[in-house]
Amino acid sequence: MAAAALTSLSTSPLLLGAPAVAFSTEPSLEPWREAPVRPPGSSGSSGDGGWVPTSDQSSPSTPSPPLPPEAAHFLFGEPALRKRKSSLQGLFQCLWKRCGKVLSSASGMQRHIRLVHLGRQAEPEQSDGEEDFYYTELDVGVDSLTDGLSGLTPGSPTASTPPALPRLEPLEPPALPSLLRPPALPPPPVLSSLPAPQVCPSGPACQVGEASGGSGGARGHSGVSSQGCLAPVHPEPQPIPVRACAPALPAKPGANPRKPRGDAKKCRKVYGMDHRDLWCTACRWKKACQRFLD
DNA sequence: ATTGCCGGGTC
DNA sequence: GACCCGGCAAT
Repeated sequence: MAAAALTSLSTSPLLLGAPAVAFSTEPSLEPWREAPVRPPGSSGSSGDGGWVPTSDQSSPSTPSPPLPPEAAHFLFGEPALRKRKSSLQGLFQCLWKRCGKVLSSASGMQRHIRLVHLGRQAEPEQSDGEEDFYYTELDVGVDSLTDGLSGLTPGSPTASTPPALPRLEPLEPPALPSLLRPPALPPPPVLSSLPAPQVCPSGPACQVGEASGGSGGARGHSGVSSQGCLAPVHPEPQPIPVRACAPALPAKPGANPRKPRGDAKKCRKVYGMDHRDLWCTACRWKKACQRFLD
Protein backbone atom coordinates (compact mmCIF):
# COMPACT_ATOMS: atom_id res chain seq x y z
CA MET A 1 0.00 0.00 0.00
CA ALA A 2 2.60 2.49 1.03
CA ALA A 3 4.75 1.50 -1.86
CA ALA A 4 1.92 2.07 -4.22
CA ALA A 5 1.33 5.45 -2.74
CA LEU A 6 4.96 6.34 -3.06
CA THR A 7 5.04 5.20 -6.57
CA SER A 8 2.11 7.28 -7.53
CA LEU A 9 3.51 10.22 -5.72
CA SER A 10 6.87 9.90 -7.26
CA THR A 11 5.35 10.28 -10.63
CA SER A 12 4.17 13.68 -9.71
CA PRO A 13 6.62 16.37 -10.59
CA LEU A 14 5.00 18.53 -8.05
CA LEU A 15 5.91 16.55 -5.12
CA LEU A 16 9.59 16.95 -5.47
CA GLY A 17 9.80 20.61 -5.02
CA ALA A 18 7.49 21.10 -2.18
CA PRO A 19 9.06 19.87 0.95
CA ALA A 20 7.25 22.17 3.23
CA VAL A 21 3.67 22.72 2.51
CA ALA A 22 0.99 22.45 0.06
CA PHE A 23 -0.19 25.93 -0.26
CA SER A 24 -3.47 27.33 -1.16
CA THR A 25 -4.90 26.24 -4.36
CA GLU A 26 -6.91 29.33 -4.73
CA PRO A 27 -6.16 30.46 -8.23
CA SER A 28 -6.59 34.07 -7.42
CA LEU A 29 -3.70 33.83 -5.10
CA GLU A 30 -1.39 32.90 -7.83
CA PRO A 31 -1.15 35.88 -10.05
CA TRP A 32 2.60 35.62 -10.03
CA ARG A 33 2.75 32.89 -12.45
CA GLU A 34 4.72 33.90 -15.37
CA ALA A 35 4.10 33.24 -18.92
CA PRO A 36 5.21 29.88 -20.01
CA VAL A 37 6.76 31.00 -23.14
CA ARG A 38 5.77 28.53 -25.61
CA PRO A 39 5.07 30.13 -28.87
CA PRO A 40 2.57 28.15 -30.76
CA GLY A 41 4.30 26.02 -33.21
CA SER A 42 7.55 26.13 -31.43
CA SER A 43 8.73 23.09 -29.72
CA GLY A 44 10.11 25.29 -27.06
CA SER A 45 12.96 23.09 -26.20
CA SER A 46 15.97 24.82 -27.53
CA GLY A 47 17.62 28.11 -27.89
CA ASP A 48 18.19 28.75 -24.30
CA GLY A 49 21.82 29.23 -24.75
CA GLY A 50 23.47 26.45 -23.01
CA TRP A 51 20.66 24.66 -21.53
CA VAL A 52 20.43 21.44 -23.32
CA PRO A 53 17.36 19.50 -22.62
CA THR A 54 18.08 16.00 -21.78
CA SER A 55 16.16 13.02 -22.73
CA ASP A 56 14.23 13.20 -19.57
CA GLN A 57 13.70 9.67 -18.71
CA SER A 58 13.92 9.85 -14.99
CA SER A 59 10.82 11.77 -14.28
CA PRO A 60 8.12 13.74 -15.92
CA SER A 61 10.12 16.77 -15.12
CA THR A 62 12.49 18.12 -17.60
CA PRO A 63 15.68 19.81 -16.53
CA SER A 64 15.28 23.19 -15.15
CA PRO A 65 16.65 26.04 -17.13
CA PRO A 66 18.13 28.75 -15.05
CA LEU A 67 15.41 30.97 -13.90
CA PRO A 68 15.71 34.69 -13.72
CA PRO A 69 16.32 36.01 -10.27
CA GLU A 70 12.84 37.24 -10.08
CA ALA A 71 11.65 33.76 -10.40
CA ALA A 72 13.99 32.72 -7.71
CA HIS A 73 12.43 35.30 -5.51
CA PHE A 74 9.14 33.83 -6.12
CA LEU A 75 10.45 30.55 -5.19
CA PHE A 76 11.76 31.80 -1.97
CA GLY A 77 8.82 33.86 -1.18
CA GLU A 78 6.37 31.22 -1.72
CA PRO A 79 6.11 27.82 -0.29
CA ALA A 80 4.68 25.12 -2.33
CA LEU A 81 1.74 26.48 -4.08
CA ARG A 82 0.00 23.61 -5.44
CA LYS A 83 -0.80 20.19 -4.62
CA ARG A 84 -2.00 17.45 -6.69
CA LYS A 85 -2.61 13.86 -6.60
CA SER A 86 -4.15 14.05 -3.28
CA SER A 87 -6.32 11.28 -2.29
CA LEU A 88 -9.42 13.31 -2.43
CA GLN A 89 -11.39 13.97 -5.47
CA GLY A 90 -11.77 17.45 -6.64
CA LEU A 91 -12.10 19.74 -9.54
CA PHE A 92 -9.28 20.74 -11.72
CA GLN A 93 -8.92 24.28 -12.79
CA CYS A 94 -6.82 25.50 -15.61
CA LEU A 95 -4.41 28.13 -14.43
CA TRP A 96 -3.78 29.56 -17.81
CA LYS A 97 -4.42 33.23 -17.83
CA ARG A 98 -7.95 34.13 -18.62
CA CYS A 99 -8.92 30.55 -18.96
CA GLY A 100 -9.80 29.17 -15.63
CA LYS A 101 -11.56 26.28 -17.12
CA VAL A 102 -12.71 23.80 -14.58
CA LEU A 103 -12.95 20.16 -15.33
CA SER A 104 -13.72 17.30 -13.13
CA SER A 105 -10.94 15.05 -14.20
CA ALA A 106 -7.24 15.49 -14.35
CA SER A 107 -6.99 13.70 -17.62
CA GLY A 108 -9.57 15.94 -19.13
CA MET A 109 -7.71 18.93 -17.88
CA GLN A 110 -4.47 17.66 -19.28
CA ARG A 111 -6.09 17.14 -22.60
CA HIS A 112 -7.55 20.61 -22.44
CA ILE A 113 -4.19 22.14 -21.74
CA ARG A 114 -2.45 20.15 -24.37
CA LEU A 115 -4.95 21.06 -26.97
CA VAL A 116 -5.86 24.56 -26.13
CA HIS A 117 -2.77 26.04 -24.56
CA LEU A 118 0.13 23.96 -25.60
CA GLY A 119 -1.04 23.48 -29.10
CA ARG A 120 -0.36 19.84 -29.04
CA GLN A 121 -2.30 17.11 -30.56
CA ALA A 122 -4.86 15.25 -28.65
CA GLU A 123 -2.70 12.25 -28.26
CA PRO A 124 -0.94 12.23 -25.01
CA GLU A 125 2.33 11.46 -26.77
CA GLN A 126 3.66 9.78 -23.71
CA SER A 127 2.76 12.90 -21.93
CA ASP A 128 5.77 14.43 -20.31
CA GLY A 129 3.62 15.77 -17.59
CA GLU A 130 4.00 19.32 -18.67
CA GLU A 131 0.31 19.88 -18.50
CA ASP A 132 0.50 19.21 -14.83
CA PHE A 133 1.97 22.58 -14.30
CA TYR A 134 -0.86 24.44 -15.79
CA TYR A 135 -3.71 23.33 -13.74
CA THR A 136 -4.46 22.94 -10.15
CA GLU A 137 -6.73 20.84 -8.22
CA LEU A 138 -9.46 22.62 -6.45
CA ASP A 139 -9.73 20.70 -3.34
CA VAL A 140 -12.97 19.72 -1.91
CA GLY A 141 -11.66 18.69 1.40
CA VAL A 142 -9.16 20.71 3.31
CA ASP A 143 -7.23 18.11 5.17
CA SER A 144 -4.17 17.99 3.06
CA LEU A 145 -4.14 21.70 2.85
CA THR A 146 -4.16 22.31 6.50
CA ASP A 147 -1.29 19.94 6.91
CA GLY A 148 0.97 22.25 5.13
CA LEU A 149 -0.42 25.29 6.75
CA SER A 150 -0.29 24.01 10.22
CA GLY A 151 2.71 26.12 10.97
CA LEU A 152 0.92 29.26 10.09
CA THR A 153 -1.14 31.22 12.43
CA PRO A 154 -4.60 31.51 11.04
CA GLY A 155 -5.53 35.02 10.41
CA SER A 156 -2.13 36.40 11.04
CA PRO A 157 -1.02 38.46 8.10
CA THR A 158 2.56 37.97 8.98
CA ALA A 159 2.18 34.29 9.03
CA SER A 160 2.71 34.08 5.37
CA THR A 161 6.01 35.80 5.62
CA PRO A 162 8.65 33.34 4.75
CA PRO A 163 11.40 32.79 7.19
CA ALA A 164 14.16 35.26 6.98
CA LEU A 165 16.67 34.26 4.47
CA PRO A 166 20.33 34.32 4.78
CA ARG A 167 21.58 37.37 3.13
CA LEU A 168 21.13 37.13 -0.53
CA GLU A 169 24.40 38.31 -1.69
CA PRO A 170 24.53 38.78 -5.39
CA LEU A 171 25.00 35.17 -5.80
CA GLU A 172 23.82 33.35 -8.70
CA PRO A 173 20.28 32.40 -8.19
CA PRO A 174 20.35 29.26 -6.24
CA ALA A 175 20.66 26.53 -8.69
CA LEU A 176 17.19 25.37 -9.01
CA PRO A 177 17.11 21.75 -8.63
CA SER A 178 15.73 20.47 -11.77
CA LEU A 179 12.70 19.35 -10.01
CA LEU A 180 10.38 21.98 -11.16
CA ARG A 181 10.86 23.96 -14.10
CA PRO A 182 8.90 25.72 -16.66
CA PRO A 183 8.71 23.73 -19.78
CA ALA A 184 10.18 26.63 -21.55
CA LEU A 185 12.16 29.40 -20.06
CA PRO A 186 10.14 32.52 -19.63
CA PRO A 187 11.95 34.96 -21.79
CA PRO A 188 14.09 37.46 -20.00
CA PRO A 189 13.04 40.15 -22.43
CA VAL A 190 9.62 40.16 -20.99
CA LEU A 191 10.81 40.80 -17.54
CA SER A 192 13.60 43.07 -18.42
CA SER A 193 11.31 45.18 -20.44
CA LEU A 194 9.47 46.14 -17.36
CA PRO A 195 9.76 49.77 -16.52
CA ALA A 196 11.29 49.18 -13.18
CA PRO A 197 12.12 46.33 -10.90
CA GLN A 198 8.95 46.77 -9.07
CA VAL A 199 8.56 43.13 -8.65
CA CYS A 200 9.58 43.22 -5.09
CA PRO A 201 11.55 46.19 -4.03
CA SER A 202 11.74 45.37 -0.40
CA GLY A 203 10.45 42.00 0.36
CA PRO A 204 12.61 39.78 2.44
CA ALA A 205 12.94 37.30 -0.28
CA CYS A 206 14.19 39.96 -2.58
CA GLN A 207 16.58 41.44 -0.21
CA VAL A 208 19.99 41.89 -1.58
CA GLY A 209 22.88 42.43 0.68
CA GLU A 210 23.48 46.05 1.24
CA ALA A 211 26.60 47.58 -0.04
CA SER A 212 28.55 47.91 3.08
CA GLY A 213 27.96 47.43 6.62
CA GLY A 214 24.73 49.20 7.13
CA SER A 215 24.18 47.36 10.26
CA GLY A 216 20.54 47.99 10.06
CA GLY A 217 20.35 46.48 6.70
CA ALA A 218 19.52 43.11 7.87
CA ARG A 219 17.13 44.16 10.48
CA GLY A 220 13.51 44.76 10.64
CA HIS A 221 12.19 43.13 7.60
CA SER A 222 9.56 41.13 9.20
CA GLY A 223 6.63 43.26 8.33
CA VAL A 224 6.70 42.78 4.65
CA SER A 225 4.24 40.34 3.42
CA SER A 226 5.39 37.96 0.85
CA GLN A 227 2.32 38.84 -1.04
CA GLY A 228 4.06 42.01 -1.98
CA CYS A 229 6.48 39.99 -3.94
CA LEU A 230 3.79 38.34 -5.79
CA ALA A 231 2.26 41.39 -7.23
CA PRO A 232 1.97 40.62 -10.86
CA VAL A 233 3.70 43.07 -13.02
CA HIS A 234 3.95 40.85 -15.91
CA PRO A 235 2.04 42.37 -18.75
CA GLU A 236 0.61 39.08 -19.70
CA PRO A 237 0.86 36.85 -16.75
CA GLN A 238 0.42 33.32 -17.65
CA PRO A 239 0.61 30.49 -15.25
CA ILE A 240 4.16 29.66 -14.66
CA PRO A 241 4.83 26.11 -13.87
CA VAL A 242 7.12 26.81 -11.07
CA ARG A 243 6.54 25.89 -7.58
CA ALA A 244 8.35 26.77 -4.51
CA CYS A 245 11.45 24.85 -3.89
CA ALA A 246 13.29 26.65 -1.23
CA PRO A 247 16.61 24.97 -0.93
CA ALA A 248 17.18 24.41 2.71
CA LEU A 249 15.73 27.50 4.17
CA PRO A 250 16.97 28.41 7.56
CA ALA A 251 14.96 26.61 10.10
CA LYS A 252 14.45 29.51 12.39
CA PRO A 253 12.52 32.43 11.06
CA GLY A 254 14.22 35.45 12.36
CA ALA A 255 17.52 33.77 12.60
CA ASN A 256 19.90 36.20 11.10
CA PRO A 257 23.02 34.40 10.11
CA ARG A 258 26.09 36.45 10.48
CA LYS A 259 28.04 37.68 7.63
CA PRO A 260 31.09 35.58 7.17
CA ARG A 261 34.04 37.45 8.39
CA GLY A 262 36.04 39.10 5.74
CA ASP A 263 39.72 38.66 5.52
CA ALA A 264 40.54 42.31 5.44
CA LYS A 265 42.41 43.68 8.40
CA LYS A 266 40.34 46.09 10.30
CA CYS A 267 41.27 49.14 12.24
CA ARG A 268 41.65 47.26 15.41
CA LYS A 269 44.19 44.97 13.94
CA VAL A 270 45.93 47.55 11.84
CA TYR A 271 46.33 50.21 14.44
CA GLY A 272 46.06 48.13 17.51
CA MET A 273 44.33 48.83 20.72
CA ASP A 274 46.92 51.43 21.55
CA HIS A 275 45.87 53.70 18.76
CA ARG A 276 42.22 53.44 19.05
CA ASP A 277 41.86 57.05 18.18
CA LEU A 278 43.02 56.16 14.70
CA TRP A 279 40.23 53.72 14.21
CA CYS A 280 37.30 54.54 12.14
CA THR A 281 34.28 55.43 14.13
CA ALA A 282 32.57 52.22 13.32
CA CYS A 283 35.41 50.24 14.73
CA ARG A 284 35.48 52.43 17.76
CA TRP A 285 31.88 51.70 18.26
CA LYS A 286 32.41 48.05 17.63
CA LYS A 287 30.44 48.20 14.49
CA ALA A 288 31.29 46.90 11.08
CA CYS A 289 34.42 48.60 9.93
CA GLN A 290 33.87 51.30 7.41
CA ARG A 291 37.44 51.90 6.50
CA PHE A 292 38.55 48.47 5.54
CA LEU A 293 35.65 47.05 3.78
CA ASP A 294 35.53 43.46 2.83
C1' DA B 1 42.87 33.95 22.99
C1' DT B 2 41.84 37.27 19.57
C1' DT B 3 39.03 39.62 16.39
C1' DG B 4 34.87 41.50 14.15
C1' DC B 5 30.62 43.22 14.96
C1' DC B 6 25.51 42.45 16.22
C1' DG B 7 22.25 43.82 19.29
C1' DG B 8 21.03 46.67 22.58
C1' DG B 9 21.86 50.04 25.83
C1' DT B 10 22.69 55.08 27.49
C1' DC B 11 22.95 59.95 26.74
C1' DG C 1 21.20 60.84 16.22
C1' DA C 2 26.25 59.75 18.63
C1' DC C 3 28.43 56.81 21.54
C1' DC C 4 29.45 52.65 24.21
C1' DC C 5 29.76 47.84 25.42
C1' DG C 6 28.18 42.80 26.44
C1' DG C 7 28.46 38.97 24.26
C1' DC C 8 28.60 35.90 20.44
C1' DA C 9 30.75 33.63 16.52
C1' DA C 10 34.57 33.08 13.65
C1' DT C 11 39.30 32.63 13.55
